[in-house]
Amino acid sequence: MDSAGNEGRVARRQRRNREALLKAGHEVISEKGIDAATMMEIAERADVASGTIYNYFKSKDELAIAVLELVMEQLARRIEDVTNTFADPAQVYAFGIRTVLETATGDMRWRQLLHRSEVIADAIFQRMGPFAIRDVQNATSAGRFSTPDPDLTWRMSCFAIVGVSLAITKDELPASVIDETVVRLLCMAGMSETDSRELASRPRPSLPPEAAPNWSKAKAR
Amino acid sequence: MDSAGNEGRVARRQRRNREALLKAGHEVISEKGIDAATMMEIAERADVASGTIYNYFKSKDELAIAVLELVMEQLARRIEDVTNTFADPAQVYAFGIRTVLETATGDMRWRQLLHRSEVIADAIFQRMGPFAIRDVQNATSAGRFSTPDPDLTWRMSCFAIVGVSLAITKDELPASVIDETVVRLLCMAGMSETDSRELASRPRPSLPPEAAPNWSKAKAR
DNA sequence: TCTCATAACTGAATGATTTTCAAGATAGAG
DNA sequence: CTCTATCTTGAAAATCATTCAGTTATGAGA
Repeated sequence: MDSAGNEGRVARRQRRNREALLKAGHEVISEKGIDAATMMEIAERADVASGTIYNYFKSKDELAIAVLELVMEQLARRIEDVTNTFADPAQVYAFGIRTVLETATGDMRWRQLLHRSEVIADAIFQRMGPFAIRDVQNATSAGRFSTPDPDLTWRMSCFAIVGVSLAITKDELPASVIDETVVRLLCMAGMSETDSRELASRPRPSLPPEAAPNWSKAKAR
Repeated sequence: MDSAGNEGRVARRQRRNREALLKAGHEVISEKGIDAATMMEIAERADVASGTIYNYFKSKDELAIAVLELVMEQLARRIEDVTNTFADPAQVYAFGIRTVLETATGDMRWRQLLHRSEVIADAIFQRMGPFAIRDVQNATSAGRFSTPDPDLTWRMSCFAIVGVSLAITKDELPASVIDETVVRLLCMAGMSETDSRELASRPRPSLPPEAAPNWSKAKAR
């Protein structure tokens, strides 16, 4: 193989296969949920043999995790594109958690993902963490939040968000609790009830439309 | 069959079977986790045929849910026994969430249960909810908390507790974060940072030892 | 006490899936 | 052009949850 930057046919095929598997995995998992998705169907849609999946992912769970992490990264990037003009870091954080809640409950493709809570919560924690934790730190420096452990606060928030989203999709709670959920999470980050409520009720810009997903960003596992 | 209060042999055997299944289910699930537990092993330990389980529980998941809900109810009762002398309802709540965190991370039998977060979080929510929500309401009336939706706050807390417990058992966080977790959950319930920290640091009585579990309290599903 | 209908129990068979692996391609270095 | 290392294939193995036809036990009525 060309030891210079040039990519051989094998490497090209591998990249194609990995991307096709992530795309197919996303489709099938979004339609049926992680548990009901079968490796056979994913393989067929990616146009590879079922055994080939295991050259790319150690198990079904790892494939699912890779898919969810990509989805999260893409949402994080869309949020970042809107919020990088906000002056108040607390507002960036509030916009982020609200957007995750609204996407998780509103986008049909997300609903199925919630049923394996620890997987989706972990993906949110890991992939949106760098942004979210930075925002919490900035907001704490600015005196808006007061939490000594932004990592812990963010981890708790991820699970709480998934829990509320799950309840909304199961119609155990109305979608209108999203407002109060944001308020409570701001309180958890150390903001006063009054400030939280004011911040949560500010007008918000809308999220830009979803770009065509780029499946090649997946990390090897 | 005796139509008076007297119980026939059939009813007696059914009660024995149900209890044996719950006990066996608890053992096996605690040792291996919900997913790795097999119906065969549970049936063997309960000394019934595998098919018999389905006379008592519609599916493996329902059996697991019944087991977890019983475990939660028993813990709730032990907490209640200690806290019913507390004067401050906020302190009752704080003691409850701390106890769940410590039990979930300290008791080896709990560690396996955390891996199906939505199941355990739901069991906590359902079975400890009556107590917890009452405490939050009392604390709000007493001016210690301020949350307009105790149900939502409790639901968020359950998922956050499971998330933190999971991270501790995976050694992603030290057990010492339990203190700060309690503080953050009190903030979420609407208490100020200062008050939360004071409340979380108060000395606590110890939980009474675990009584022999009573497997007959299970509800039919 | 005997008989019979009903309900519960049994465990082998079913069916659905993930994962493995031996055999067959394929690329690209020499 | 050849050879080897690597990837792909798809059939077979392995694992379970769940079903169900056949067996057994119970207790009401005669």
